[in-house]
Amino acid sequence: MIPLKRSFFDRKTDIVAREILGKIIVKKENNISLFGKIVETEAYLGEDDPAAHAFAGRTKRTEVLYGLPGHAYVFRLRAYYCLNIVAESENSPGCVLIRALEPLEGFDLMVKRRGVDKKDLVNLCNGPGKLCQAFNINLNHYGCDLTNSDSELFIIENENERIEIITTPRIGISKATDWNQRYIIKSNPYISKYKF
DNA sequence: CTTACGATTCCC
DNA sequence: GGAATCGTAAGG
Repeated sequence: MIPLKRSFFDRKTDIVAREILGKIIVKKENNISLFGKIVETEAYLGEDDPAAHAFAGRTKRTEVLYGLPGHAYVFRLRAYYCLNIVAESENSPGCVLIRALEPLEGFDLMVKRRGVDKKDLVNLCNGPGKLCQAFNINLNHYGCDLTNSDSELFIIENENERIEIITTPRIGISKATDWNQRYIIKSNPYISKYKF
């Protein structure tokens, strides 16, 4: 399992948000690992993006956004957590929100943590808060290096898969609602919800 | 210290 | 439609 290189994330945020679709998130647990394919993302473009946390500038919470790309930016939202990946070079605080995963391995643990029916696989990771609950991602993973296979959390390549990508406005925000910075894999049943 | 506020989810 | 829920940031 070779993780994606840091150079993959050292590009424009919207490019990273698009290119990371189809890649696989790995979460190492005590005895097993959880796997999930990234099927939906959103790009938050930095200090000039009214909807981005970095719009308010550098704070303790957004500090990691200003560091090297390829690290995890996790934040608390209401009763849940959200996972982002830092993009662009140092001092350029763009990030990609992971909004949905297609569960690949570790179903039992995900079902248990989410408290859903055993057959309801669609509802395990089809939302930014849901996937963090299923994968048990929290503030302990703030700053985690996702390009290092020794990390508890990292991202690997997914060979030879042809995917079609759709862009839509971002979801659940009140500013810059007309920016098409949401990226989803067309016809994938594990995305959160359509909104055009 | 106090207050306001969410890149959400679930239930009515 | 409305509530749960808690870390963060800003202001006194």
